[in-house]
Amino acid sequence: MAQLVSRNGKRGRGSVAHVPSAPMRVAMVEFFVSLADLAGLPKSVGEIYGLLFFSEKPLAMDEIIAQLHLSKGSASQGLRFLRSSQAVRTVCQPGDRRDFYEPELALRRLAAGWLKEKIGPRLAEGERKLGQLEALIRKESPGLRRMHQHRIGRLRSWQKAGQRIIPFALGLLKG
Amino acid sequence: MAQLVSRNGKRGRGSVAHVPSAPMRVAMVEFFVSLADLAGLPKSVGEIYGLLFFSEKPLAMDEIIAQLHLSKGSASQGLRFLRSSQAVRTVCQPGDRRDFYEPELALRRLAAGWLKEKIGPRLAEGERKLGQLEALIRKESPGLRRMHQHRIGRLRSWQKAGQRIIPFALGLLKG
DNA sequence: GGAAAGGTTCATTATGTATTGAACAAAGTA
DNA sequence: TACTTTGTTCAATACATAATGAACCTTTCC
Repeated sequence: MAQLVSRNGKRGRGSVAHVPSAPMRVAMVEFFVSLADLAGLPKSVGEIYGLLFFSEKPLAMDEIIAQLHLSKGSASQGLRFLRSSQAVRTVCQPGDRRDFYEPELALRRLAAGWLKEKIGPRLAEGERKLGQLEALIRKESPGLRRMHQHRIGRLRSWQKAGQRIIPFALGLLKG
Repeated sequence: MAQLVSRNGKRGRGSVAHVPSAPMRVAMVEFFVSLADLAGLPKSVGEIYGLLFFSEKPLAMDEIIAQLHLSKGSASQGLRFLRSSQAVRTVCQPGDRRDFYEPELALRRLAAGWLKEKIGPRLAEGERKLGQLEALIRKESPGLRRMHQHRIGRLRSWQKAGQRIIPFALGLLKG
């Protein structure tokens, strides 16, 4: 427990020099929470990433838990997700058993992962379903078939548009 | 009630010539359900739009309810939403009090509405929050401030990238 | 070995959102 | 006017997903 005190600089003279002010922390966490929400990710994931993004130095899980008031389970799972998405990196610190986390600042890679994991499968699924529809159409009466072909054509052009957006978006983030 | 029979051609010789086959209906509804899910809209909205998209002729609410097995409430609210997004149009039919619905096929307009309503506000909100963060940063110690400025710079470039995607996406759908 | 810290798992609980259906309003119809 | 059809509203319910926290490994340290 003496260790607990020396391990991280949080104690002593009540100094918290390297910790952003409370309103700052709130604002930055909020920012990423709304981003997470947009991306369809759990709030806790946004909170954790937000906290790390503005933290001067890597944080350990127990520090994250303390600052965000979340449960061990949420923190563990949230970090697992962020790790698997390569949104955070694990770093070691000499003389400390804990894992410390650092945000991946090159958000491009992060976005690429998100697009690939979340959007890519959707597009593939859409493709598959369009194929299904086209197969079914062939068995229809000529009148119906004509109309359905036309409408499916519309969907096809959408599908293509969607597919072109991905590389474009990635290009934007490169600059 | 004699009216009920003559009103729509569903009765008589068990003919259902203008109604797509059941597997077709399933496939098309599924397609739009997954699209709705992607867009963060309720499943029922996707179902309704999907049904209309492949229907040869406009459908009334009670027909939609019958084919999709959903409640009056869901149908009413779903149609209200689709109307407000201009994803469907209301059409009248002589000698029938009911409102009939037709899909808006120019999906571009639909997407434009979605981007404007769902994505636009997010970007605006992000802008606001970034401003907030920048204001808070100025009160920080020089060391922290430098780092935060750098990181916020990253977010700014993201924000810009996001804003540029909208017109690009709309352009794609135009062609 | 025993104790404690660090971390994960997962059944339970909480929370937010969609759906339901009954009550209600409006507008014909007889 | 009484009755039916059409459609909306909204409180109650169902459902899906996230958060919780206790039980449980694993590793380190004495």
